[in-house]
Amino acid sequence: MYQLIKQSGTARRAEFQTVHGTVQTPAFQNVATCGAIKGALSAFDLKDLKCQVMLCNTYHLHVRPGDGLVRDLGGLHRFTGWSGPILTDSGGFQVFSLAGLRKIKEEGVTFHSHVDGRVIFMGPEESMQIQSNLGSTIAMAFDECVENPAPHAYAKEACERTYRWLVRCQKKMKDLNESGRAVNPQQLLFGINQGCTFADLRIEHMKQIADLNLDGYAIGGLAVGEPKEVMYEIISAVEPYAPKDKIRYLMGVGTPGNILEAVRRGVDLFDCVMPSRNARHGHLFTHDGIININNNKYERDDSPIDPHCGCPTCRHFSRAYIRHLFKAKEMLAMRLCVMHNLYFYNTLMEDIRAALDSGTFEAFYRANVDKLDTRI
RNA sequence: GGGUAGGUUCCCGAGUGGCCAAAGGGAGCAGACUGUAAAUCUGCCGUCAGUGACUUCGGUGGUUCGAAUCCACCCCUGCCCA
Repeated sequence: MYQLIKQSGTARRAEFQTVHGTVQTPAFQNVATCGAIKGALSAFDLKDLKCQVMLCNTYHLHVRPGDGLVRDLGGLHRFTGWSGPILTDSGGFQVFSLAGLRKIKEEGVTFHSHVDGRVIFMGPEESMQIQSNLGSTIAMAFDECVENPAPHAYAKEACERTYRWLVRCQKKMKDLNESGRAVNPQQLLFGINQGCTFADLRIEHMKQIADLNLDGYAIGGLAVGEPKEVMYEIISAVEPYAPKDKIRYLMGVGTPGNILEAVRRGVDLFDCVMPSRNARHGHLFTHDGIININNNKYERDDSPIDPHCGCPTCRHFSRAYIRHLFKAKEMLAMRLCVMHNLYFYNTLMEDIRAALDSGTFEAFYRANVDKLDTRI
């Protein structure tokens, strides 16, 4: 259940209540595709990083270890040790990212597993069944993410198919929740808006799915090749048609600057692999901009990654030490950096919420929007 | 002392007359990364100058139109025998 607390223009400060706890929004979900944050972080670590929601992937967990196994072992919460809200992405994005290994039809998509090559069929019903077995707090609809730029005709076709799939997802999820066998019978379902960079398709699609009275509304298919200005325009175009009383989730986005822009345009929820993946490569976010800790200039730098950061890494270790750990290929390097970047993202959201609470969001926006994504 | 295998650009290591500034690693330097096929990928990596020029393959001489590659001697290292 979504409860609006305060608004600043289209930006929203709210709470989202689930069976696994309340999420303060705007919020950033921490990505644990295979049930763990890459970089050797456990659910236990997430508590120290101000994480509110963990995100796992339907396709990846279906392939390995298998959703039946997770169900038999009590569901994802018990399996991973994370007791807070978990959102499972539907596997729709893998339709996009595993291009070349798949074939799309009306019933669903045939994949070749990236692990062992075996043929996997996944459609709306299969995705819902898997997510039900995983027992996540929130299930995502099975959609088709189309690469930008795409021809209008194909975008329309994919968009219409995604709508038909969504209707099937909703029916299947209702059946599963009422079956008496679900790991989490109160599992929520979010729909996903598509339509590439075509405002007409986006708006039409959002109007359609808004009528389905889903638990939340996602905007998918952005930040997949189009300029960021185009992404912002699409968010602004579609926002008026997204239900006001439901949470809105911009999938897979993005940089700190992207997030700030999207919050300002009315988005409540985010997720992105960027903080964790980039951290593993030494690319770190700070309040002054972005640094690459591998750079020679940090060889003798005794200061923390970010002097304004309170994360465990910044409280205890220097840039010089962390650079050394990377050069020495110690896995601690990745772990410390992933911790820092996730803490940075999670506290950025906390700062955004505080600014909204105190009515100073516009000032916060202006002071940070350019600085955050700049390399220093 | 005798025999034998070698000494290649920061390191390891290919190359055995021209296609060699010299394969391939590593190190180093820089870049990319947006619902994670990513502990990944890309670029640079002798020196200058934008096609090219110049200095390199233990040392010194030599053979040759041309040598990291062939010859002579010398220096150094590993292994074996005394």
